[in-house]
Amino acid sequence: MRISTRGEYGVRAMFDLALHHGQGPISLKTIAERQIVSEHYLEQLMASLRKAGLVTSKRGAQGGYELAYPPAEIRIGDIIRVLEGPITPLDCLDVSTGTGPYCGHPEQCVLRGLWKSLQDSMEQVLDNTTLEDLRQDALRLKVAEDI
Amino acid sequence: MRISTRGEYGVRAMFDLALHHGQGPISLKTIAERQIVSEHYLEQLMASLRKAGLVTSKRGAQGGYELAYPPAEIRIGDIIRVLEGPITPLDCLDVSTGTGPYCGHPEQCVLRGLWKSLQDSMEQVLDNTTLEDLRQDALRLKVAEDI
DNA sequence: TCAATTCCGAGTAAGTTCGTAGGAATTGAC
DNA sequence: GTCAATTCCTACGAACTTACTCGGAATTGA
Repeated sequence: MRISTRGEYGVRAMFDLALHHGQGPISLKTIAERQIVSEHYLEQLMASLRKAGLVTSKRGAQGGYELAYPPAEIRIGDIIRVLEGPITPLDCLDVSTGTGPYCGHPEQCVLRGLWKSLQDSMEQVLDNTTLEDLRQDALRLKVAEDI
Repeated sequence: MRISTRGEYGVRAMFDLALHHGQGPISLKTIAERQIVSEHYLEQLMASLRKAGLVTSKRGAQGGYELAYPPAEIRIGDIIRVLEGPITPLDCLDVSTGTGPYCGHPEQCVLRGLWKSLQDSMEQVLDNTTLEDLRQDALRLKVAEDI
C-alpha cells in the first residue's frame, strides 16, 4: 500500500515548481538540491511528466522546467497517475487495462465492492488536492521563502 | 498504490472462513480450491494470520483453520496490516517505525499533510469494514450457498 | 565558443514478490 | 496401531521492480 519514490519525489518536484511558478524555468540541479534527491533519477521522472504534458522544458543555458498549467489546475492524482500508474489497489479494478470488471468468479464481486471503495477514497483525496492547495498550505506555514 | 497478492489472497481466504464460520475447521485445500490460489502459498499467509491471532488451527485429519473471533470483530484493516504491513502511503508516516514525524525538512510538512489525509482515508475504509459486512453483502447477493 | 542544461539509452545491484519443494509433526478414523 | 489427512517449518529460486548510476549527444544563452 505504498507509493514508491517515483511518486514521492515527483510530487515534491512539482510542489517545488509550484512554489516558484512564474519565475521562469527551474533547472533540475536546483530542484534536486532543494528537494534532496538524485539529479539523474529526477531527470527520468521529469521526462515522464514532460511526455504527459504536465511540465514544459527549455534546453540549454538558463533552461529548466516549468509547470505546463497554473498550480490550481494540476491535481496530485494527475502526477501520481503519470509516475505510478492507475490509482487502484487491485489491477482487476483498472478499467484501462480491460481485465475488469469481472475476475472470473461471482463471489469476488463482494470483495470488488470493498476494493472499489478503497480506490474511490484514495482518488477522492488525490484528485481534490491541487498544487495550489499545497502552495497555500506552505504560505500559511510562512516558510515559503526558505524553500 | 497496489496491494500485493498476499493481501488480496489473505482477505479472500478470511472471507471464505467467514462464510463458513461455525462449521468447524476448514482445510487449506478446501480454501485454496474455492478461492483458486496456490495451496502452498496460502499456507504461508495462514501462518502469518495464525501468529497474529486472527485464526486458529487444528492439525491432523479433519483439521483446518477457523476464525479466532466472530466475523463482526475482524476488520479488513487487521488482515491487511498482518499481511502487508502498516497501512501508509509513505514509510515516514508510520509511527511504529519511529522514522516520522519529521523527515528532515520543514517544507515536507506540507506534503506530510497530504499523505496523512491519504492514509486516513484508506484506514477509514479498511477499518470500518468487517468480515461480517462482507458476509452480509454476499448473502444479499444470494450466492452464499454457491461459494 | 563555451558552459549550462535537457535529452536519451543502457546498465545494474539490491530488494520484493510469488511462489515451489520436501519433509516432520499431529490427529481422527478405522 | 496404522494410515491418511492435515498443519507446520525451513529453505530455495526465478522473475520482476525499484532506485538508481553512467556516458554522452543535442541545444541554447551569454
